Amino acid sequence: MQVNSHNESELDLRGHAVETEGMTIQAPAGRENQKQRTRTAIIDAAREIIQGSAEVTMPAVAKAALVSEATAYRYFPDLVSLLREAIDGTFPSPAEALAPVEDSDDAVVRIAFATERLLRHVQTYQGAVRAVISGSIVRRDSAATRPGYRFGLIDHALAPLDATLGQRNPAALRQLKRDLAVVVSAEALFTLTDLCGLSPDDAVASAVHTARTITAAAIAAG
Amino acid sequence: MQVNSHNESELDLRGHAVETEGMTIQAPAGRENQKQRTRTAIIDAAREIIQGSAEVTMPAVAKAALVSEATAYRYFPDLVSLLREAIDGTFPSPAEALAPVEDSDDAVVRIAFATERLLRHVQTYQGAVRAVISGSIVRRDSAATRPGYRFGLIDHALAPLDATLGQRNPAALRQLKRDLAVVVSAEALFTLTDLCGLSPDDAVASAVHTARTITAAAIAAG
DNA sequence: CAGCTCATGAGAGTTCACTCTCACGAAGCT
DNA sequence: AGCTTCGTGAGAGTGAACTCTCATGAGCTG
Repeated sequence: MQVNSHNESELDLRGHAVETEGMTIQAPAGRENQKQRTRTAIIDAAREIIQGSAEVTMPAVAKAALVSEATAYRYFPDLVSLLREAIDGTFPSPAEALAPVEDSDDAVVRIAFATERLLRHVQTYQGAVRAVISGSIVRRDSAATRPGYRFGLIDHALAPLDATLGQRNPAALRQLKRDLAVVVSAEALFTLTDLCGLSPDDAVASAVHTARTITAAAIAAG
Repeated sequence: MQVNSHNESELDLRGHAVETEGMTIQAPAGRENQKQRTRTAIIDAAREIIQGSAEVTMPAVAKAALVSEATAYRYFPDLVSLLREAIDGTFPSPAEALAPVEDSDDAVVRIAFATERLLRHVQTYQGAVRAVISGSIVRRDSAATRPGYRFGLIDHALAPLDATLGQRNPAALRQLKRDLAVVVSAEALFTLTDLCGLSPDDAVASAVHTARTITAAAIAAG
């Protein structure tokens, strides 16, 4: 995957006039296309660097994207926002991610799969995820809300419970989701590898075990 | 507990010769005392700033401690190390922290108490803890191992299980401790407040619930 | 074609985390 | 008392995260 987004030729940056309802309306012209391409180039460059396990800095991304640092900051308020978007683009949707277990109604099986999936993905993009967490954890003032990809996954994995536990005891289901938000997370992975000294595989296995336990307990108690 | 350690007067900085086994041996002299005092002053200043909820920077700490920034870096390799020590000093020992439940043999009760205790403490020193996590999560190369105060607490809280679950199924006990390491943590607190949008009280309550669930499940299964 | 708009680049400036060097001066030694 | 040791301060330097300003030039408009 190249750094510059050359899937469109240079010609595309010129605007085209479009006839609509008898009025001549300017289609998103060169300026818009240009902005789109610049933005894409920056994100692509960031993603490139992320995968290369090198340290991600704004100067490095800007240089790789062939834009000035000032321009990069025009499109993203800070490094964390940029990384967040770059990472987000690599995640499949919850439905896609959980496709292999879509036939199962067993919430425990589904959540185990979701946990493994998320943590392995985090592991792959470790450097960038660490940078995002590092930045988000100190400055929660500006709308630097973390993406919260985990929530979509958890909701989707627990969908079978909506009709059962969710009906009988909605508060319990909500609590279960909160419980899982702590475990099905990058923070959990890093806690297990960095502090507990586990190998990545062992860390994932441990988190999966925890997620299963919590879910099973909630179902049993619910 | 006071911030500055003025329990020793200025006079103590002069060294004293001590008679030992007929030989005149230099006691830790002025140089050593001086170093001790400098180190203490830096940590005290850091603790002062930590409690003031202001942002903790090395220049600020150095200024407050009345030393140059260079000196601060001579005593602590980086800001994170300094903050870690400053925070550590505010934690009671696990035995002290869990004194109110020392008579209980119920691991669930004990772990619930420990969780609440830790998370409330973290909440108090939020700024510093966030800074430490932020720093540790990106650079785990240098001996920047996190203090791991949680492990002592968890071990102590689960002590009653050593004779029961620990005998029957040591692997299960080890797994339980790993499970809890993820939940009884500053990271869990910040996940619940920052991402789930819970109030500090609700976040603590949620984590306590999770810890209880996990522990109870391990005991029941063990 | 002339003119205005606006994305971009260049570069200076600020703050902080560090690092390194040099010189001062007090503490300790003989 | 004189010499040495060494804790410390001062200050320069690097690199990164941002912020701001100004000039350029390409693109659209009349």
